[in-house]
Amino acid sequence: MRHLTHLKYIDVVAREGSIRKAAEKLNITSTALNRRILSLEEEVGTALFERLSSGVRLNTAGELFIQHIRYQMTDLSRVLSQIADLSGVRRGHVRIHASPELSSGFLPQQIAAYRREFPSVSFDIYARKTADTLKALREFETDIALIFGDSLPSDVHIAASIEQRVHAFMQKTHPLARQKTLRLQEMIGQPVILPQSDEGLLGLIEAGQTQSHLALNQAISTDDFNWMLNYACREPVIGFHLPVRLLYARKLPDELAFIPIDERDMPGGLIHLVHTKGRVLPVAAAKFLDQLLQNLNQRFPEETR
Amino acid sequence: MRHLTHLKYIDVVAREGSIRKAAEKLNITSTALNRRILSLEEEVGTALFERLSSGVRLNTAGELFIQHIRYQMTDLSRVLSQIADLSGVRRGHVRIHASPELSSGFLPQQIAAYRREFPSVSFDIYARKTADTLKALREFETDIALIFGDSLPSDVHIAASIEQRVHAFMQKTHPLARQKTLRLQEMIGQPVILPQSDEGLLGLIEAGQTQSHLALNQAISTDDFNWMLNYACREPVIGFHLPVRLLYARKLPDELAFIPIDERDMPGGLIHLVHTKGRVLPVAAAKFLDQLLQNLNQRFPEETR
DNA sequence: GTATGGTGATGAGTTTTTTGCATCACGTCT
DNA sequence: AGACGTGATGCAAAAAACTCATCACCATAC
Repeated sequence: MRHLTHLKYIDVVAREGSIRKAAEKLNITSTALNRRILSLEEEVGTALFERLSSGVRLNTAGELFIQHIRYQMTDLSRVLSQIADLSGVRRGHVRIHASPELSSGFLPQQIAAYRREFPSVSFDIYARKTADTLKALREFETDIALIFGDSLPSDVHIAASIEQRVHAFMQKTHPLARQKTLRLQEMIGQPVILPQSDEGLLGLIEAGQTQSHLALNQAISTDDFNWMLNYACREPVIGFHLPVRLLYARKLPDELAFIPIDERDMPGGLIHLVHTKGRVLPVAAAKFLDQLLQNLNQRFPEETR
Repeated sequence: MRHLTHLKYIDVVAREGSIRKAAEKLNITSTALNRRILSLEEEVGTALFERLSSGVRLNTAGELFIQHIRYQMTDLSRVLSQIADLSGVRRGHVRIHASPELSSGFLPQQIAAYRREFPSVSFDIYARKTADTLKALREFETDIALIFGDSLPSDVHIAASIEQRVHAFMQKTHPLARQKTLRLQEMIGQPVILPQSDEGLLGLIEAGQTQSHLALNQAISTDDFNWMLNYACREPVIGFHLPVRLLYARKLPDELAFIPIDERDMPGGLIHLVHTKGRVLPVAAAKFLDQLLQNLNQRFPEETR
């Protein structure tokens, strides 16, 4: 797309914060790029960038303008995707942002199923922190996002939300392993193994401790969920995880028992399936989202383990 | 705007249905324009126009694409308007589509008030039939529209709706002139004067007649509302009009009585203040809409005459 | 039938725009 | 003070866009 390329240039400059760096990335000379910017600013009638000694930075007008450009680019790709879909063959590209813990398991399985039907659709999966995911949504860099947490900004559209209760796991021989639910109180004194960077899960566990004025006895912390599972098979520690719906479709060890924690002690978390509000998704992304929603509903009744 | 100009070309070709005519309108040669279209189609990967012996016509892909282009153009003008507003002076242009009977009276008065505060904002008022107004909304050719009728397509956003009861008017000495409300039955046999092309009002009157299986005794029909008023001062006929809120802010003759028609006999009409759904209005248009809404609310309690 | 007037497509040459190189002017950090 | 980074600018070359003349095609009119 010709004229779009020109706008893409501006976008890259804004991201790089330097005309020369952007020019290098785009394989053109900085002079050409500089001229582009100058002539654009002349057309708009205002400067869009502040000139600093270290490079350039968008000013307020530039922020407004770049937002427009980004929207325009994604909207064009949506239109092209719709046009391609007219000819019967579904082509396209779907970009998904999600926290690392949300992007494994269910998602790859769904993507594989989708690609079995439409092999010409490609996917980009970005495992990012929530803040970056929200930024990506705002800057039209993603089509679909999975976000953990209950407070979402108002500029995202929630296609679906899945509630997640925190579950504890331990060896089946563990004294607490036979209960239907667990109170936080009962775990006091027991060694626990905690996740590290898992924003969502760790946040819920901390919220639970704060709420009930109890402190868990942290023995080990790791950012590798499989490691937690393996370790729990060897020592009678208590671990935590969120239900498998989106997260882990793989087999869990038979030696372990998974028990939900009582609602009174630990708040439930929500996983939101979202996209940018007020924008129409490309065909491929929209259809994939449909499939996700459908399969989520189908799987809902049974699986809460 | 440079790259936008190129897209504008496509838009004109689509409207004219002929490359040569469009080229003439744009003061370029048809060859250049033709090359533009060909190269664009190559970029998109599909033909956007059907070639007929009489010219060109958009195909399905073209329809999708032109929609995108039009949105893009209006969105850019919105952004430029926002950027201009950053500097303090409000500049801009507001386009309003409305039926002729809705565009007189209240509207000019509001525009005058707005322009007193922001003289650099210009206005275009298009008096069009409802169907054309809806088309203009869909093709992003208007910012704000006033539409009469209860069934609106789902792609417009209703900012406000004002209910309009049909009123009859007649000389104050007329036998029916003292009543609080009028039944259609009571008018049978009386000569009435009807509007002609006034879609909204005439539609309601006809709906009323159909609904109550009564036929009015039409003496005169005219498309000039003032003429109706004048004539009614001379002969004891019954005329019809809609309340003055948006329509006629001017003085009505003292010799005439205005009486609402009973709800059971004639449905109420709605005037909708709308704009295209899912698009952000330019600053000037948004602020003008604000003013309209505010003044409508202020005027609401008193004036129902 | 064929002539005429309309349409869009195409090749060659010209004009306009864009790009690249070398260089300047200005800040910042060492 | 020197080295290095930044964006801006004059001038020549390259690229893109435009114009003119012409073709092929299709309707309609005569």
